[in-house]
Amino acid sequence: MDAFYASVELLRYPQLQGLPVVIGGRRRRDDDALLQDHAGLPLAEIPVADFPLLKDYTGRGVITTATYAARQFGVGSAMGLMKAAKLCPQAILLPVDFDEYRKYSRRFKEVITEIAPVMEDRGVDEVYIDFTDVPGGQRDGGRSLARLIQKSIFDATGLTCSIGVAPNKLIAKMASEFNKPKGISVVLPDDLQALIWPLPCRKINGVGPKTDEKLQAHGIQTIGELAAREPGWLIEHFGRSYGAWLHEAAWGRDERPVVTESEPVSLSRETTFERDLHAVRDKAELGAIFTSLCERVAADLQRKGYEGRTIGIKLRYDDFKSVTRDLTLEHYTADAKTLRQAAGLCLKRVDLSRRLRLLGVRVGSLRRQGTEDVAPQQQFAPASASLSAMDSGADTLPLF
DNA sequence: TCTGGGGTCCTTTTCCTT
DNA sequence: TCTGAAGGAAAAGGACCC
Repeated sequence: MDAFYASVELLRYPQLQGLPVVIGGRRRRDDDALLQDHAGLPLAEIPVADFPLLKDYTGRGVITTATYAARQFGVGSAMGLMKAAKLCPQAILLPVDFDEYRKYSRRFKEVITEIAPVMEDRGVDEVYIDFTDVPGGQRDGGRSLARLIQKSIFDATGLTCSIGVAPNKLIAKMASEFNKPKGISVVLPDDLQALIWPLPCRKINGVGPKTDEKLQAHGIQTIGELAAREPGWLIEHFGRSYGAWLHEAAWGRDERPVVTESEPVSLSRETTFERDLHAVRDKAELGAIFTSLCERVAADLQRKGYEGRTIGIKLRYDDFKSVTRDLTLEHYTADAKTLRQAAGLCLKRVDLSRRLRLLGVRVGSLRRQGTEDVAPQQQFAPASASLSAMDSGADTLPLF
């Protein structure tokens, strides 16, 4: 099976590439007005001069993406804005505009499915495509079809993209990074040693900073060095499942199909406060945020037509340590008050003496709304909590 | 001056019941 | 009544990705 992996550089405005531009940060008051002024303008034509400089930004937030000109200064995705401002104070700071990105995301995916219908959605700016059955898909090793897709996306959106073509998703994803920002790379099975093995392990989709650090501690830097290790050794050090997977990945083996449809597993909303808050001192403010998160999750559920029965909270303390608590109800719900009540019970099980920087509300065990109310299979008496039963006690005042 | 928000998947721990 | 094993479900945490 041959797979395309197409990575679309949705956030990297082509016309801005010569300028140091950083996108990210928390939404500020002026941002909505500025974005409103430019509503309807193609991303690339937004007059950047209207936006502030990175050095004038105060507050929390990270970089979502940056132009290549900005990256020259060492700034990049996920970096704190205050740190980035030290490295590149003259960069222009654009606010994130997810509504706009979603529009472009839909458009470029429509363009692709018209050409190659077997497409897996991997987020706002990336997809996998199985072009095995696309007419002409095999011509020139897939380059013809890749070029057609690139051109069609550019014509429809003005955005450029990189495409990797390979026998499976794992290699296609790596190949798509060979020729950024708008290249096409074809990797054949025989290219494994020459093109893949010299790369650092971190380039494998699924090897993150933790695993990479551990691999390096064992003297493994490149994918080739990883491939040279015995599967048994990898399993011993990285676990049965992950160790075996590492070995397969290093040898370029990946059997995962391109998945065109999937159901959501959970749905959540979370927010980082502008300043750390305390459960007692900032009780009113926290309470309002908490309720609003529950209402937003409920609205999301209803809008998308789902309901769930595992309600959870997440909080992050001022030292950046996170904890989660959750609670499974007997019945599915998409109701804000019910969520709020269950989440409130979860809150009682965490340490609230320390200052908080983030609060989140999550609903899991989703099913489509309107599904017949068949109780989840339960061999024994339900271990899950009954809201009404817990509610009967005196200790039920919401904490916030 | 640190470090967003929305997800998925996996492993380990805990709890419950027989 | 206590004890312990076994196994499932739920809870908690962590790694990773876009």
